[in-house]
Amino acid sequence: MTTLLIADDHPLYRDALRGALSLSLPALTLSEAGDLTSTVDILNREDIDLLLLDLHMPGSNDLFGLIHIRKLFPDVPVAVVSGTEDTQLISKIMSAGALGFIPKTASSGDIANAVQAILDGDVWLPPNLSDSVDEIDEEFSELADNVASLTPSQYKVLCFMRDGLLNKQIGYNLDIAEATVKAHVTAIFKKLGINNRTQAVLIASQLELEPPATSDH
Amino acid sequence: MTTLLIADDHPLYRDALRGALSLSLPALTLSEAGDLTSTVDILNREDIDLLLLDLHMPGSNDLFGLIHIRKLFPDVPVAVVSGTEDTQLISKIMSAGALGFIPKTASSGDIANAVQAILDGDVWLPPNLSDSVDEIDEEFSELADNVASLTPSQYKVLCFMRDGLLNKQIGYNLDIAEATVKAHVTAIFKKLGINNRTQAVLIASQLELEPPATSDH
DNA sequence: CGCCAATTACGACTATAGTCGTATGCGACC
DNA sequence: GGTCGCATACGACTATAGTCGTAATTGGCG
Repeated sequence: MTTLLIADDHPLYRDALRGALSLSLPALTLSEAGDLTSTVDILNREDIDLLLLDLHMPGSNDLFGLIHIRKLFPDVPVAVVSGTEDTQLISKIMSAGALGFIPKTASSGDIANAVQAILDGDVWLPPNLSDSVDEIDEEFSELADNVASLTPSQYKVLCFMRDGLLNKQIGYNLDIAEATVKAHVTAIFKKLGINNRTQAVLIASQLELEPPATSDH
Repeated sequence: MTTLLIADDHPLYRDALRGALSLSLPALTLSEAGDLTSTVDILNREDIDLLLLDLHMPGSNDLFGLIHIRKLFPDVPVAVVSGTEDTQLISKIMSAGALGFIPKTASSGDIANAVQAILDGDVWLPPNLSDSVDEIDEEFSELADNVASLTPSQYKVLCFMRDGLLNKQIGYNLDIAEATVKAHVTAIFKKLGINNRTQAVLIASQLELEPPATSDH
C-alpha cells in the first residue's frame, strides 16, 4: 500500500488532485496538509511514499521550504506542483532535489502518469518542457546544498535576515542574545561562502520567488 | 518622419524586428543599440519617437534600466520587448512606465500593429494577456517612482550595493570618499522609505530579474 | 560511563554601517 | 549679480555588523 501526502494551501486544488489520482491509481492512501508546519508533522508521524508539494504554501518560503523538507526527510520523494511555466525556475526546483514537476494545468491523466513514474523511481517532467529543463543547474544545486547544511537556528536567522531585520530584532524574536545571533550570522557566511549580510540576503531572496511586498492572488 | 530606436543585445533579433517593421511601416527611420549606454547616447543625440527596449541588455539591469530611461527621457515612449510570459512581471513593466509590451513570440503583423498603436498614443498589450494585466500594480508603481527620484550618484551607489559591495569598495569604484558613499546611502534610504541596507538590496533585487549568478543564454 | 563532535550560547573586541552638520559647486530664476 | 534649491562632497560621531575565543549542552558511540 502506497501513501501520498498532498501539501497545498488551496483546499479546492487538494480535492481536484485527490480526484485525479483516485480515478487512475485507486490503491492509494492520501493525507493532506495546508501549510509547511503540518506537512512536516505528518511526515514525522506517517510513512509517506511520495509528497506532492505546492511551493506557495504558508510558511514554505518557496524553494526554501523544498530545501528544508529535502534536508529533514531525504528519503521521501518529492514532486513539486506549481503554476509556473518558467523553465529556469523549474530547473532550480529540480536542482533543489525534486524528483518531478507537475504543472497545475496538467490533465488528470498526466498527473497520474507523473505520480506513477516517480513512485517507480523515475524523474518526471512535463513532456513539452523536458527538452529545456533536462540539465540541472550545477551552481544552484551547490547553493541548495549549502543552504541545506544550515542548522535549524541558522536557518531561522537567515529567514529573519531576508526580511530586513537587525540582529537585535532577530535576537528578540528568537529569545537569544544579540551576540548569539551574530555568531549564527558568521556561521551562515562561512557555509554559504560569503562575507557580509548583503550577499546572504541576495541568496535568500533567490530562494523566495514571490516578492514579499506583492500579494499572490 | 518617425524614428524608431531598437535596443536589443541580439543582432539577429534586431534584424528580425527591422524586417517585421519595414514591411508594414515603410515610412520609418531605424536606429539600433546593443547596450544601455549606447541607447542613452542615441536618445541624447537623436530625436526618437519610440524606443523598443529589450530588458536583458548588458548594463540594463532589467527593470532598473527601464526606470532609468523613463527618468532620463520621460517624453520618449517605450515599448518593452521580452520573452517572458509572466503576467506579474508584465504588470510591473507597465507600472514602471512602459506604454506597451511586445512578446518575442509575436508575429510581425502584431509587432507592426503594436508599434503603430503606441505611436498613435495608445497602450498596447498582447491580446491574450490584456485581461490579466489591465490593472497596474500601485505598490510597485510607487516603488518605481521612488527609484526614479534617485540622483545619478545615488543610482550608481544602489547598483553597487545590490552587488554586495562594502561602502569602502563603492567609494573606490566611484573615486569618492567612503563618507560620501555613506551620505548617498542615507539619502537612498530616505527616498525609498527604508532604514537599512538589507531592505535596499531587497528592493533592488526585485528590479533585477535575472539572478546575478545565473547566465542568461 | 567517558569521549568526541556538533550545536547553541555569550562577551569582548574590531570593522563597517549609518546619522548629522556643514561646505562647495552649479543651474534656475528673478 | 544675487540667492535659492539641489546635488555632491567630506569629517566626526554613534549604532550596528561581524570576528574571535570560550563555555555549556546535547547526542552519538566505543
